[in-house]
Amino acid sequence: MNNYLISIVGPTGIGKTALSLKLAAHFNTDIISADSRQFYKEIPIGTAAPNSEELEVATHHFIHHKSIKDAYSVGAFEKEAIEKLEVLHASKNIVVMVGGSGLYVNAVIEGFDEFPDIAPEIRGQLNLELESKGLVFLQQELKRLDPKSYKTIAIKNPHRVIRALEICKGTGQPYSSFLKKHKAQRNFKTISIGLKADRPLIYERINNRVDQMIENGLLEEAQAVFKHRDLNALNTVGYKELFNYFDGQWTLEFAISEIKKNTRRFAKRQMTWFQKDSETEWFEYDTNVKVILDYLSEELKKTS
RNA sequence: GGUGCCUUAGCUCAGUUGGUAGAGCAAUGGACUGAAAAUCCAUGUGUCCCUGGUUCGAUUCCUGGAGGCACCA
Repeated sequence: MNNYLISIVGPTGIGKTALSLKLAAHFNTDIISADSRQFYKEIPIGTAAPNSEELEVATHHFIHHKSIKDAYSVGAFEKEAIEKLEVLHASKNIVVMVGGSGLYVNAVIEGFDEFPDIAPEIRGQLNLELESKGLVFLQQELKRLDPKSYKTIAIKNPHRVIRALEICKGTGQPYSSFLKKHKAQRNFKTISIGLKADRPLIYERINNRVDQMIENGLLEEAQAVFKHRDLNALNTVGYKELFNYFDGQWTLEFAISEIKKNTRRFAKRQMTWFQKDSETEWFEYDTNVKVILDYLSEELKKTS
C-alpha cells in the first residue's frame, strides 16, 4: 500500500486552513502544519492559526507545539515532521499537510542536505562582526574559506553569507561541500494542490483579516509578548509593527496599515515561491471541494 | 475682492540658466538548503493643471483661466 501526503499551498489568507479541514475530515486523517509561525503557542491570533473549533475537526501536528523562547529551525522541523509522518502513515495512508512557509513545505517533501549542528555562538559572533566590520568583511571571509559559495550564494544577503560562514567555521569545511542537491528518499508520495485568486481579491481578504485580528485581540496578544520582542519568533508581521506602536514611534493607525502592507508583500513572496513548483495543481480559492476531491481521487488512482 | 506663493510618477516633493524630467515612499517582478511571516536582488513615460502667445523648440518665459494655501480687506 502506498502512502500519500496531500500538500496544500498558497498565499496567506486564501483559505488553506478551511480546505485542509475539509480534506482531513473527508479522508479521516490528521493535519501536519508547515507554517513557521503557527508553531508558537504565544501568538495564535496574529499568525491566523486554526482556532479551538477548527483544531477539533482533525488532529493537528506542529501547531502551538513550541514556545517563542525555544530555538527552532527548519532542519529540526524536517526531522520531526518526517518522524511524525512515519507514525501516522502506519495507520493512515493519507495525511494532509498545510502551510504557507515554502521552505518548510520543501523540507518535508524534498528534504535538505545534511548539515552538522553548529554552536549558536558562532552565528552570534558573525552577527557582531557584521555590525562592527560590515558585510564586505564577511564576504571576504567567505571568499577565503569557500570560494565556491562566494560565487554562487546571494552575496549581498547577510543571512546567506552568515549561514555559509557558520558552516565553514563550525565544521572546518566549506559550506558548498555539504550541498549534494539530491532529493531525499521519502516513504510517501506527495500530491500538491495550490489555492489561487486574483491579486486585488487576495489583498482585500488580507486587509479584512488584519482588521479582524485587531478585533480579536491582537493588541493584547502582542502586548503580552512585547518584552520578548528581540526573539526571532517575534520578527513576525503583526507583532513587529505593533511593537513600534507600543514604543510610541508609530500611531496605531499607521502600525495597522503597515501590518496590512507587510502581509500583502508576504503573500506576494509566497506566490513567487509556490509558482515555481510545476507539480502543483492550482485551484481557484472558491472551488467547490468536490472538484478538488475528484482531482485527488484521480491522482490517488493514478499513482497506486 | 486684493496681494503673494503653489499645481511635476499612486503619494510627498526635487529639477530643467528653454532641448519633453528624478529622488524617497508606494507598487511590480524575482531569488531562496537549519533566521524563511526572515533576508536579499531588480524595475522609474509621467497629458510636468488648462489655454493662448513668444521661440526652430515651452514642463520651464509671458497673457488669460481653474484649483489649493497664506496674508490683507
